[in-house]
Amino acid sequence: MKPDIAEAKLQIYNTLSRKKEVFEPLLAGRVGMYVCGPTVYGDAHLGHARPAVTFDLVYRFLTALGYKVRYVRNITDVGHLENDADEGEDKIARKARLEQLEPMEVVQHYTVRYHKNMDQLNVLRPSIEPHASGHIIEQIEMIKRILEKGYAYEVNGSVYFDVERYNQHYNYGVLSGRKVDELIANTRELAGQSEKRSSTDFALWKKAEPEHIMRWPSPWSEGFPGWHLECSAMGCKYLGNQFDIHGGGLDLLFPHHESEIAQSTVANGTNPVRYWMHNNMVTINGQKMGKSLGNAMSLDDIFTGSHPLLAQAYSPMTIRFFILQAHYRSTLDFGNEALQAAEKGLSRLTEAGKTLARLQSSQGAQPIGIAKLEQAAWEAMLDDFNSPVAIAQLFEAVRIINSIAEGHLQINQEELEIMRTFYQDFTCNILGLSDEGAAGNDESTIQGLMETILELRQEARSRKDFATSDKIRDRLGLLNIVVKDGKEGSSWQFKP
RNA sequence: GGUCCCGUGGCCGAGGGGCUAGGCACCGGUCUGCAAAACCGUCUACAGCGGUUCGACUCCGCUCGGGACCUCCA
Repeated sequence: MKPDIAEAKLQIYNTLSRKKEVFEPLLAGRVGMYVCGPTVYGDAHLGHARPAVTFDLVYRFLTALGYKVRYVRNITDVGHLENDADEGEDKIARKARLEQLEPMEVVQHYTVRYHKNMDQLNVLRPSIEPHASGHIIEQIEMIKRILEKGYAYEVNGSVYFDVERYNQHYNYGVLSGRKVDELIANTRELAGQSEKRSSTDFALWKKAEPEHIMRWPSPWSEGFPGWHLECSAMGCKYLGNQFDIHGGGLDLLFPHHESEIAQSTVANGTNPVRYWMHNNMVTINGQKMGKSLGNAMSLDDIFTGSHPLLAQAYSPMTIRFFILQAHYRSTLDFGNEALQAAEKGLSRLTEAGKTLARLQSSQGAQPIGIAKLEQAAWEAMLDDFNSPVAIAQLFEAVRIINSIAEGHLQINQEELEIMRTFYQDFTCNILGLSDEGAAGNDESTIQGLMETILELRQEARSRKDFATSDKIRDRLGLLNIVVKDGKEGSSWQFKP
């Protein structure tokens, strides 16, 4: 049974405390959640899929529990600096220059493609998807407040956050566990003459060099905001000075999130976030993904199988299922064997759903214990979103469903209803797994065609004309349709 | 070099001081005209070495191996 949100003890691993904590929203029944979104200057890859799916799961589960969630995920379209802050080039500006486009053309192009990929993965759109470039004013206002409070300084039209001063009054390192002294000691002095007073300081505003094409006016110079600022400004604007959950990849922990905390704390006078959540990284065949390693693959590469490391194409739902089969705080390794296993497992799960739909209950059947499975699945999700354990419960249900369909087991009406609710809640609503078997086709037409074909084949079989029945099956096989003969007649599915 | 994380069976991946994770593969069986699917069953694990404990894969230490961030790339 679905837990009541007033009673449910949702445990979230909070990076701030490095342990699981009981989740208590600031406002009863409501959750404000901010997640760092993509920098749109290239196609989405696995490194984008993991946080998107992870926080989609969080979003869906909070919603399933009954929370009203305002989910904000930004689009970074100002670009991070390509090199170090001194001679850096904006990633988007660089791409625009190379492709001879207006920067916003680059942004638009990749935003559209990102949305397409996310839709394919069945990742729900956030409640608000703000663009950094649309919030320059808010960012400038925030810088002003930080300057007023004396935690930033201006040099030659650029503004830097004074980490050492901040650290005297607060703790720069609460989140990442770093110590400012050690950071300074461990940082090589940059070759060029830095405008920064300390290597740990970071830019709030950068004056644009003449060749820099992305620029906005500000009190200090024509330039652009520093790369940590947008999240602070937009999080505050849409979720308030303090909100419940901030998510992102583990790679953003430092310096990005650490600096967000520092900026917001000074500007708004309060610690901005109650629960920090970080998803772990993905590897490919045990190796980190990176352009320099030659194993970077876009989601489209994966969906079409057009990467040399891939043995075949993997559907978006396979990728989603694969991601959900691991806990979000573990590293996840993409390999062909593992992906093929996920593909088959997902197919089994999906097929069982169809079987469940036509299952009949038997009067007076002994209890099987479906409620216990459902309970275990909810508890797994309440325990820091443990989707792999929830999925394990679903597979238990799959085994039971198939046994009933085989006639090895009987189920009473009450348990059948629990089973249907359980399956629907978890597979569709919480895990967000959609049946993509017939995606893009006119399903009812295909259903009709298939019924006819299978009927003809059945007739051939009844007169022992196996040459014909096999021919039909083989031809369908060429169309990636698998025919399965059972006691109750034949069924079919698209080859996974 | 600094800080932190991890090392589970053929592959992926949960778990946690004594109690079946799960998926995929493999093997045997049931069913089937054949096949697929499904069901049943078998098998196999906690990197190594010490320590704590009645008992450790689970806690502690060391060693080996891998990874993350502090550079880049995303």
